[in-house]
Parts: sequence; structure tokens; C-alpha cells
Amino acid sequence: MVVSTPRVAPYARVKQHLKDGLARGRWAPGALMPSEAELVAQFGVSRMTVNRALRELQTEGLVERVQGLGTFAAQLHKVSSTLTIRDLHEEIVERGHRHEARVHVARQERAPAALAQRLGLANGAPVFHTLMVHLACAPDYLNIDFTQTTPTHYLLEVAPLWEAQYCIEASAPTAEEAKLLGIKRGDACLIVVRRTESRGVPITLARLVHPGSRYQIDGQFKP
Amino acid sequence: MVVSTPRVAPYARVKQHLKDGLARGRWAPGALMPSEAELVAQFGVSRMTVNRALRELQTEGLVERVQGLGTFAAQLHKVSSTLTIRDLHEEIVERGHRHEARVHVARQERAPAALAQRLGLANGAPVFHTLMVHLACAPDYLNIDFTQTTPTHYLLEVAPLWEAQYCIEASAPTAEEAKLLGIKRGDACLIVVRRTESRGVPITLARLVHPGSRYQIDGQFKP
DNA sequence: GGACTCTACTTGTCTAGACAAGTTCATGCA
DNA sequence: TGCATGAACTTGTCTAGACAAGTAGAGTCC
Repeated sequence: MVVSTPRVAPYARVKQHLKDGLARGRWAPGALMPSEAELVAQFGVSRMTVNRALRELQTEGLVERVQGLGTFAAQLHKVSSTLTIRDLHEEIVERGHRHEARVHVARQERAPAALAQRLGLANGAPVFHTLMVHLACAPDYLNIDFTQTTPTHYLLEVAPLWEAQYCIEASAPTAEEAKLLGIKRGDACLIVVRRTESRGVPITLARLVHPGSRYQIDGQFKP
Repeated sequence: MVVSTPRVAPYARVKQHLKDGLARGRWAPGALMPSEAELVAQFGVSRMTVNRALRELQTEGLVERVQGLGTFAAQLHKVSSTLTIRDLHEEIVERGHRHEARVHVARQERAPAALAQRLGLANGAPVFHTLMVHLACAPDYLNIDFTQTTPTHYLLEVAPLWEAQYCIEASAPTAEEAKLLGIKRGDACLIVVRRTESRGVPITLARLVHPGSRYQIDGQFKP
């Protein structure tokens, strides 16, 4: 019987070796780690190979490198994880549900002062204002634009999303939001305020209100 | 007057060129992008240089590469951003505040069934149970263990954090939590449930309750 | 038609050497 | 003492070439 050894690339071997060492605390946060030259000698590979391993560990936030100084074990107190912002339309379609939405407001407006400031626009600059409620299980309702797709989906196709800041908070919905979502004013909501830019130009400022009892934001971190 | 041109590395030039093209929609999501060989000819650099540019774009999620096929513009509908989980103690100290905490529960227990399942442990396995309230502006209060540091801080030093899953939701606090935090039961709270592992061994399962009126979770995405 | 092989193209990875640029430290000079 | 210099080390990056491995399509044989 032949056991196929799943050939592991040398750069991956070096990388895993360093990860293991970090995992078992061989190098305390901030401690100096082996130099590229040492790893070259130890593993018998070329410097480019070792360099790739270290560079990837750096982008993963596991080590910090300083030209002229060396490679240091990163402070693991700061852990950056990935949080996926998904297009709601895509999400629902993938789950096999139909997705429709009720559009309550869809008009061009002059930006009020507070909004203009947050978007970095002049007072009264024209903006599009859309207010809609997404329904995962669709009733037979209106059939206008944006009931088959989401504004985010549309904007992502027109202008690739290039920058986004978001802010997650919990609070009670406004009276209007509670009414639209069919919940009580006292019910906790998860509110994501998301601002997107493309090439420095503000694209969207969305206030996404999720009933706390039905939505969660999940994320995961792996080294 | 000499204007110093900030020398840009060739790999960065290639990378930026592709980013620009993606930003202005030169390649629709899923479309075939130039091959390494084409970029080598176009920029007059070696293949390793082009390869690095493309590989980094891949790890940034901007392109997808398939051996034998080519490089494709990524579906930009999925945007992964970074969310920083910070050590609360570190955070508060950095802001120049003193940080103390009231410890209400700190004992070893047998894990109840629900908890054991979430941690992947046997029923009744011994776990440490800590319940504490963090105070940003410290009164003069108890002075026991963990009032100068946080359990998370301690555990991060003992066992480097190697994996974390979290889940953010909004809901009303339990009666006990409301009492401890000095808020009303109806006030919305931002609840982060965080589970950490190190080398496959569960380390902590934390339920972090933040009064919605005082805390937000911020994040940012940049290409 | 169906199965096979061969070719052209793609990405994945490694090598050995090179030069640039940053840090640290010892050395020597004024 | 104070300061400039340079050696020794580090990481950052590039090159030209090589082989491996995966895909797609054309051609060939049965």
C-alpha cells in the first residue's frame, strides 16, 4: 500500500514551524525571532522561500518585521478577524428563499446638514434616499424597482466597493422603524451604520436596522 | 530644487495598476484578467514580481486565481473587513484611564450541559467561571486578583489566542446583568459572545454585555 | 460517438545571486 | 568627550531561469 505524502511546499513548512513555535510560546510577544539567514541554514532552502513564509506571517499579523533590525513575535493582544459583509439579496437567494422588499421611500433629496457632514458633502448636495424593508419570505406585494435586487447590489455593480467603515451598536428602534419592522419600540435592535466610498467619493451611508431577536453578526478568526 | 520621487517598488506598481483597473470596472467580476506572462511583457519585470502582485491581490480578495486557468476578477459582493478585538484592559490604559473591575464570581465549576456542548467538553468538566463588571473610571473598591488586569489579558499571556469565533447580537440584558450594569432591563445591549481556542482546546467562552447607549463596535475596510 | 493522447497555456513554487536600505555598534579622530 | 565612519547584520526587493501541476482544446484511434 502506497501512502501518498501530500507534498507540502517548503515555504509552508517554514511558516508552520514558526506558527507552532509561536503557539507554544517559544517566542514571547516582542521577542526577536530567527533571522532569514538562520532559517535558510536550518531548512536548507533559499532566502526567497524563507522570505515568503515570514512575509505571509507578517500580513497575518503574527510577526512584525523591521528592516535592519529583525523579525519579532507580534503582540497577540490585538487580534484582527474577518467579518464578512454580505449582500443581503445574495444571501437570501442562496438560502433558496425568494427575496422581495417593500420600498417606502425612494427619492432624490437635498442632504440635510447632519447627513452632508457625515458624507463629506456640501450642505444641500443631492443624495438619493431609499427606505425599504426586506422580507425574507415574500408576500405578493409591489413590484417596482429594487424589489428584485437591493440598492447595495446595484451600487456594487456600478461602482465597486472600495472602502467601507461601519459601526455596530445596539439600541431601540425609532418609532417609525419599529412600525415598519413590526416590532415593539422597546425591542433591542442591532444597528449597523455603514458608509462606503469608492475612489474617495462617498457612495452610500446606510443605517441597517435588524431586530435583535432575529439577527446576529457572526465572525471568525483563524491564524 | 530636487523633488525626491518616492521610489515605488515594481511589484507595487503592477498591483496598483490592476487595482485601478478593477476600480474603474475594466474587468467585470468573474472576467479573465491578464496572465502573468502578459504583465511581464507589459511592465518589463520578472515573473516573480508579477506573481507577488497577483498573489497579494488574491489574499486581499480582489482576484481569484486558478492553476491552469488564469486570474479572474473577484466577486466584489463579498467584502471582508477587519474587526479588531482589543483587550479591554489595554484599551482603557491606553486612554489614560485607570481600570478596575468588580469581580462578582470567580470560581471553578462543573460545566452544565449547555455550556459543555458549546465548548466541546464533557458534561461536568471543570471550568472557571468569572463574572465581573469593568469600570472605566475607577472608584475605590475591592482590590483582589483581576482588578488590575483582565482574565482575557491573563489568558492571552499564558496561551496565545489562536482561534476565535464571535457572534454579535442585540438584546435586552438579563435581570442580573441589568442590575450589575446599573441599567434598566429594557435598555438595549450589544452582546458579543466570544469563543476562543488554542491548539484545538477551548480556552474561553465569554459573554460580553455592553450597554448599547455607551458602546459601539467599529470597523473599517480598505482594499 | 467515445476515449485517449498531445500540446499549449496557465498558475505554483523554488533557486542562487544581487543590490538597496535601515539599525547597531565598535573604532578612530578631533 | 563628542562625533564621524564604517563594518556587520538585518529586511526589502528584483532577476532569469527552472520544473511541477492543472486546464482546455485539438487531434487521433477504436
